[in-house]
Amino acid sequence: MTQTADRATLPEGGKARRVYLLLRDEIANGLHAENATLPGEQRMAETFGVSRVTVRRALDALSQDGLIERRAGSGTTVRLPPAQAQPIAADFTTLMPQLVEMGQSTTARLLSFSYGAAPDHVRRAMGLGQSARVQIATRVRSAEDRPFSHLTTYVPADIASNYSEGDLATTPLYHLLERSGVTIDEAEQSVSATLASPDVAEALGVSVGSALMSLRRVVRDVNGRGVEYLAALYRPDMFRLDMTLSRVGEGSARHWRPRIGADVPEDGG
Amino acid sequence: MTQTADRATLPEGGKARRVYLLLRDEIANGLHAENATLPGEQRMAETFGVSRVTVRRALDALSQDGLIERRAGSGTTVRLPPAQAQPIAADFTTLMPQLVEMGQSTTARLLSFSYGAAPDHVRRAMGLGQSARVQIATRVRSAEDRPFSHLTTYVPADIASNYSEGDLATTPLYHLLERSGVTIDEAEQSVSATLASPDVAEALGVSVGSALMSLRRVVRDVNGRGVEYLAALYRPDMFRLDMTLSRVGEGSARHWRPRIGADVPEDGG
DNA sequence: CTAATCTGTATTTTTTGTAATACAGTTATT
DNA sequence: AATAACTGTATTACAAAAAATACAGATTAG
Repeated sequence: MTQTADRATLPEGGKARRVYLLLRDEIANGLHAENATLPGEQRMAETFGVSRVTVRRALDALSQDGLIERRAGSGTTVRLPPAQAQPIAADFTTLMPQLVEMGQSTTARLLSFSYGAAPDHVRRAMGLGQSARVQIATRVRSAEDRPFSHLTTYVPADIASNYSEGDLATTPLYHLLERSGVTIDEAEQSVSATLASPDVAEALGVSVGSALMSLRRVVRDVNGRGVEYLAALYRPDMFRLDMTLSRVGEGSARHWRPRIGADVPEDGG
Repeated sequence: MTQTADRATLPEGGKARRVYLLLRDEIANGLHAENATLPGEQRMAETFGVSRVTVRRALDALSQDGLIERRAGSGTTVRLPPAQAQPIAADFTTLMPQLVEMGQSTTARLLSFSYGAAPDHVRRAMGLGQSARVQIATRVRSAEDRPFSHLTTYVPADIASNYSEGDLATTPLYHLLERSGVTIDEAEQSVSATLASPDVAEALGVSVGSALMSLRRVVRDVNGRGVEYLAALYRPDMFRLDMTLSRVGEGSARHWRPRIGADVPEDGG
């Protein structure tokens, strides 16, 4: 999960590609230390449940990516690429991506924009009525022209009508909402993981079937009304949710408390 | 992502299975509302880049799982299974899974246990010396006999020697550490996503190549010394990280602050 | 030196996926 | 009621991918 794009030339949905993705993931996650020798091709073929030829094709691709080095007789060793791009870190406690630290800036591209009925699960989560109309916007956010997140937001139509399509590209959504007279009170969010479907995969420049981090967030106003529903997908190699906790209290009351991050500009991505 | 195990009888690494996993994921994530009709088989074949026969095989499996209902002429509709098990929710701010609420209890099974040299990235993260020896334990945690997390912990050998292998099964690790004279000060954690490798997939009862949530945590004592490194993998259909934030402050200083969860017993899983 | 283990290469066989075609059920339109 | 345009169903012949097998060259451990 290190390369900007999947430059391997393996058949899109084939087994070799699947093995390639798994191995690349393992290497990126530090499961195989640098300069460590991987298990032999025969061994790998058994663990992955494929033939040696298939493993071999995957290794060919990894080798081409510069992630491994193979020497006949001695084996295959892991070689981390010289310039591994650091993933963008977002502070889970403040919803703020730490972009300034790395001198990075992000741009958003609008994929689709429409008004319509809210999907069932969105309605339920936001506490909207059966026939509630919402603005649905899908954007892809990139850092240095490398896309890292796929965002779909649902905003009740009456609120969304207070800002323009152009505002979305320039101003953080929370500012737009608060400018629209909404008093934001709280947000519930939950993180999980999912597979990249064809459309998302294309938008994010990853292989279909690769792992993505998913985040759902419901933002409510002081009346408990849902004012925004966010369904976000992130490339795990380019984005991370971080959090620091402190151990406080004494004796049996000792427990964890989140440490609030430093102040950095807000951002919706 | 609803079934306990992948009961589909599709060739393990085949394309049909890949499509099956993707569609199941989409349905589980609410991307297709209940009773919504899916795109036609021909259409799906195009979006997934496979033949219609392959899509058909995937749909056969979904149908067998009871996730969809097909009617010639009208199309294929989504049917959520009657008893969808609620995922376990863990509070990210307190590191406490909310198990009590749902009357659930977890059990841990030890997969491997050893002492040895720490892998490179673990050493770096914990700030240990080149030749530091650590205790490495891999456990699978289950709720009601359904495995949901795969945990690997690294603890410096001198600390780990203060408790027994049996203690690990019964007592939360933080209590063991603090009983060993360690004063825990802070923890850094980060969340991401990854693919299920064959060994993890087997332990968690999922398909190889399905999406997993991954969590890395480094726990430090008051001297900044790493006392625990946790690499955890979670089934996204059975586990979720939740967090509630409050919007506080006035004007331009308005920002988010995490809301601390209710008090529930601690747990390492 | 020898044996074991590794990657590299080539060939054949088997499995899997694809494409094409015809058919049948449903729905909306004419 | 007929029809057109969708849907899923089924079977076929064909192409592509993967598996199985065998063996050659490189390297390391004993």
